[in-house]
Amino acid sequence: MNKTVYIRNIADHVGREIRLHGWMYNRRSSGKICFLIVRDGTGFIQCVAVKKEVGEATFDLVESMPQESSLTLTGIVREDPRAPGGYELTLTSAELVSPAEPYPISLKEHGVDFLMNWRHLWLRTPRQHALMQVRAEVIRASQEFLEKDGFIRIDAPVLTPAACEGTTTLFETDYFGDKAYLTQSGQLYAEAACMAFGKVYCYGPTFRAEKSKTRRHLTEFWMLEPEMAFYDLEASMQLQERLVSYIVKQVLERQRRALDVLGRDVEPLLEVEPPFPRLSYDDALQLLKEDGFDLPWGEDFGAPHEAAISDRFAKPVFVHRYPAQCKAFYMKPDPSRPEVVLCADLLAPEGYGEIIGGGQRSDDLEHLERQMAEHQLPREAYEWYLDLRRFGSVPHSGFGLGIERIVAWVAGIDHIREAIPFPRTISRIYP
RNA sequence: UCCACGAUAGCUCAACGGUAGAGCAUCCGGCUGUUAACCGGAGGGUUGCAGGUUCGAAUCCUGCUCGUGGAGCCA
Repeated sequence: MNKTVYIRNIADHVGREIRLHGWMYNRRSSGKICFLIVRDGTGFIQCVAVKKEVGEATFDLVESMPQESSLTLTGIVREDPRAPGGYELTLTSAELVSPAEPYPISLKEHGVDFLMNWRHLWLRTPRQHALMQVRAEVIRASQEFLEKDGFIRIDAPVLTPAACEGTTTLFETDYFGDKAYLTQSGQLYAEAACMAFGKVYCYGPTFRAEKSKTRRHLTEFWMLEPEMAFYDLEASMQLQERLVSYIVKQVLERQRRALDVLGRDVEPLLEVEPPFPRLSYDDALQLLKEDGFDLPWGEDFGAPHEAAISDRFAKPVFVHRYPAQCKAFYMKPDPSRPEVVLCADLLAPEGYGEIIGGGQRSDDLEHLERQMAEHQLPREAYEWYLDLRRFGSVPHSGFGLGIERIVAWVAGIDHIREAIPFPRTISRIYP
């Protein structure tokens, strides 16, 4: 009796006749023998049709079927070093589920814009398939780590009455006659939740209406935002290095094949384990001076500066205690040096830049009120946030981890738009 | 928003002032172990849009549109 099998498990069925459902990815034909590369979502396998064995009708069918036609195949699994992947299916029969129209994506080179127009089909190719596996693993591993560490997932709303950070641009939408905005960050809500649950995280899409045109920016991206009551900056950084190391380790362990498909050199990833180097803003400034960047104290770092800093280290590196003027209103000033705040960015190695931004939050009502006045934030929209300081305020910290950025780094790709299934950028909202 | 670059066949590109081409894809034919298979043949173009210079413009100039890379902003 035939059994329907997934390609992922094909090695368990050597010598047996099995059934396979999938799509035809590619074909090489030679008159009386025809090789199909078939994919089923779990992998790719070469199938061999020999004319005199499958019969003329079946042979003609597989030989003329357009690329990406869907089909059901039966055949005998064989181990064969000539087959890509090491296993192949010698066909005994083939049935067309649905023929494809002429397929727009050939196996040759294409430009990114063309491929993005066909993103819904591009996702079927091995490279994009591998990337999405890495993405799924990053998400799975990060949530797994936090759950094991006693965190509870408490999600933040996507529709919000006001800016989280005030400075950046918001997508505005109509809310029954009022204005509402797509969230820029779930942090403020995670702060409320951590006062209820201790250690929480939210995970969801965030939106920035900035006209960024770089390989590190999307207008819609996914962010993991843990928030911890009674954590100071150092405790938060320790959590971050454990989290990032765990994510990298799990991808290496469970998605090694995907990394191979992507051609990722795994050597640099093997070094990622706690502790990560820590550099104060002041130290970083000094280090930049040695590299020929003469920045005045108080100036924020730009992309070239971050690259110069991370180039000095094999592991991700924390840069902490920035001048208060560079950072958001909710950052807590360092009690021993009020001109800097207790924040930290985590810069990925190999030039990938910032993957985490975070810090200790201001827990002092008066300080926050002054900050909000200075940043000219609408007080009414934030009353609930100030309440968190009125009803049992505690020291607490949190951070935001950019999913696409860490995926791009771990996968070793050069643009984050490929790290999300359907990217949204300044020039793209289709498909 | 600023800077740089680009737009020619379905795709990737060539032609750089003088008849618009190749590879792949598509269609037809051949081939019993292919590996982005290969071999032969066919169809396929208002050279992004508008104007200008010139005997002649894909090619030079101006404007526009769209895209790509980078900056700023940040995850």
